Amino acid sequence: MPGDSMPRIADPALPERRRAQILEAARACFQEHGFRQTTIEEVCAQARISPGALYRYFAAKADIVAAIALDARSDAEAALDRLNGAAQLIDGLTELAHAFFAACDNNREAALIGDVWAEAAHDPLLAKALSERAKTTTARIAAAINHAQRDSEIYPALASAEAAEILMAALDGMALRRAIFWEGPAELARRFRLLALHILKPKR
Amino acid sequence: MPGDSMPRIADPALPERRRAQILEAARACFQEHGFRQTTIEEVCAQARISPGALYRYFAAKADIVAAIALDARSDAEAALDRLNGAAQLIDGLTELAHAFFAACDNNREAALIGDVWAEAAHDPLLAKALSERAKTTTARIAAAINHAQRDSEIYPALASAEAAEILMAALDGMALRRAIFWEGPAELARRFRLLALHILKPKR
DNA sequence: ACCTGAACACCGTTCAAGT
DNA sequence: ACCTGAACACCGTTCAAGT
Repeated sequence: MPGDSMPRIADPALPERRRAQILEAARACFQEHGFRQTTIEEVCAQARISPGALYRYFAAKADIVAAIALDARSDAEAALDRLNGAAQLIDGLTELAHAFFAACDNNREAALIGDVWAEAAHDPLLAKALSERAKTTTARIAAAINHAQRDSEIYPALASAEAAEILMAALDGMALRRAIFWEGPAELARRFRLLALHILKPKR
Repeated sequence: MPGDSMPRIADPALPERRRAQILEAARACFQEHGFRQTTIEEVCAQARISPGALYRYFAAKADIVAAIALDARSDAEAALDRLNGAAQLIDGLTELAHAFFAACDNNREAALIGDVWAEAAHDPLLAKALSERAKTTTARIAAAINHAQRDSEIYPALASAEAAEILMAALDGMALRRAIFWEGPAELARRFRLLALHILKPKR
């Protein structure tokens, strides 16, 4: 009906904007002091919003780390895309690993990794989401391995799915250890390359 | 001086007993509900002790997980001892991995792993302690690899220290993923064996 | 010397009240 | 429809008082 009532929604884009605003503030705080040590009040101050408003967009503090964890898509996706184009599979994988390790370089984003795993261990929904993402990633890497095998760039020594799973597990393990033992991304990338070489046995 | 005064220490073994009592109770609680979700009050109830008494033996809740993490020595040490005796290095490593994965089988000890890493990322003392232990473990595995190389059981394809680091990182990564993605210990041990085979290239 | 348990401080979450 | 900020509930930690 024309000339009906007041607008039902003031700004349809607002909710998404608020969520982004909160996530950015939270990411900054968490990286600085860690998930547990950061208080909701600090996040609110950083985001210039009140607690009441924050809880309008996130049901709990844990949901905020979960959202951050799932947001780390973009970089990883981009690196995976480059992988499909890489003539040299090993080089592509090494670059992927290096990007992964370097992402948590100067800032303390590495510390967040542990928090996210810890959270996931007690939050089935986050666990499920991470699991899905891991499955996708592994599948894409397996596909790249298959591709390289068809081009006879590497020996078909191992089922590609299995090789991909092993590589991803090692990547996660190295990233975690990086957060605690403070090894450099370059050193870790070199080590990952060594691993990939031995698992995938490239010809020449 | 004889017939001096009251005994200065009622029972010299008491402190250690109390610590053990608290750690056992805490371990049970943490495995059941996770570190964060467990309250000090619950640990106290389980240990049949008051909060005040607990804080006489641990300065903070975080110190309790730290102690638990560092207590996981015994099993690992035993497995490492068996490793030095293993004629077949690969078999020994696989057994080590299987023991590691199976330790957190039915119970939810796996969930604790994430908590410990998260804690370590923000607790330099725990990080240091874990780092020391990792260094020792890696050195022992590297020694076992050297030994097997001298017996020409495996090809000297890779510096033993580097191979050991890669294997340990993968082990940690697989254990973590196990806590979230619920893969079986047997499957993971099989995958780890595959990895070890490719990294260490045994002869025959 | 060791313990108890009430009290304190802090922080995640809610909700009545505003616009 | 969206926000504020005071209030609530919960839990880690402390401490005065007991034995």
